[in-house]
Amino acid sequence: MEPIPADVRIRDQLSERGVRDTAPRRAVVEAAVRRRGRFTANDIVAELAARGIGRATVFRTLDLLVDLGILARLHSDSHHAYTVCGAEHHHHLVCVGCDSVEEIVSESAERLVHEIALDAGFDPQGHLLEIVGLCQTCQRSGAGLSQGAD
Amino acid sequence: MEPIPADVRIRDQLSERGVRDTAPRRAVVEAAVRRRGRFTANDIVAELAARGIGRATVFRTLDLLVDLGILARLHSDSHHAYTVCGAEHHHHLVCVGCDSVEEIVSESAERLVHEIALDAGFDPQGHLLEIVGLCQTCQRSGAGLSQGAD
DNA sequence: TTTCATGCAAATGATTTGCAGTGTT
DNA sequence: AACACTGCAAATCATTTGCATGAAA
Repeated sequence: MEPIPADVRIRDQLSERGVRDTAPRRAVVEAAVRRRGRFTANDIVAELAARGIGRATVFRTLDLLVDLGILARLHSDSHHAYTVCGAEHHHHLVCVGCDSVEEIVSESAERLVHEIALDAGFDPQGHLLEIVGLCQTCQRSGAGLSQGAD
Repeated sequence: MEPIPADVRIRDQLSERGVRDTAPRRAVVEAAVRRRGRFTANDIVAELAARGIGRATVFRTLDLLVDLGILARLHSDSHHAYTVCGAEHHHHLVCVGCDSVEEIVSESAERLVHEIALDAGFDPQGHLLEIVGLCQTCQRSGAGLSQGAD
């Protein structure tokens, strides 16, 4: 159902929004897509600096992608990280072993969040759920802590 | 069930852990407890600078309190904020109108998180749930956006 | 051509660290 | 007295901004 490569799909989304198609932006998108799990702005900066792409451009593009819902910012760690997202609202399972991030869509989570909020008289506008732990692979390999990403 | 003032309770927790009881630390704890909702390290730094307490001490103490589980770090904003915690694992309702933070303990949330994780073959070690929206008071006063904290 | 995006470098803001002096135990 | 804790100022680290140049529409 998704034979379209992620970076092409994203380029479409960008042009739909009237965002200019430039080489540096394409580079950032490709670098982001290439990384399977979480990554930091700095990871991308470091990678693209060699190709003459500046810090500011990376940060600006990352912000743009988050605004467009193409990337999500992850918060559970001390510093920001990003991950590529699908279209629906969803949550993240972040593996502490290999830094991979799995997206999950859970209708019951949405329902529960609303229920909890309403119980407290709260008008819920948004929410954030991140689960950190070990993915199946890392459980098997007995990775207690992060060692090598990817 | 809780006639003991929070700052005294915290002082006990500190001494149990063999942490020295010093005036600056007490000042940080008191300042943190006095603030009902979320606050940033800088808020405390600014408040205590007048009394000659240094940035570094504030940051070090805040870290310490987080380590001891006395404060929680909130992540959903771009920068870190803190809030005083009870003992149990819980989640936060963060009001975008007045910056207040309400703690909620939800057994069903815990269950659901585990269920979601296990479904995905994940071994869940921790999780983060923050709901942002409008608290009851701000709903009434029609505060669409933040204006005055406290 | 007009406008938007880029790279650079400097500015900002938050947090951390080194160190010598100070207070707690 | 020993050693942890503190304040200060400088160091770091991440992110942002101003601005002149370059590329996309």
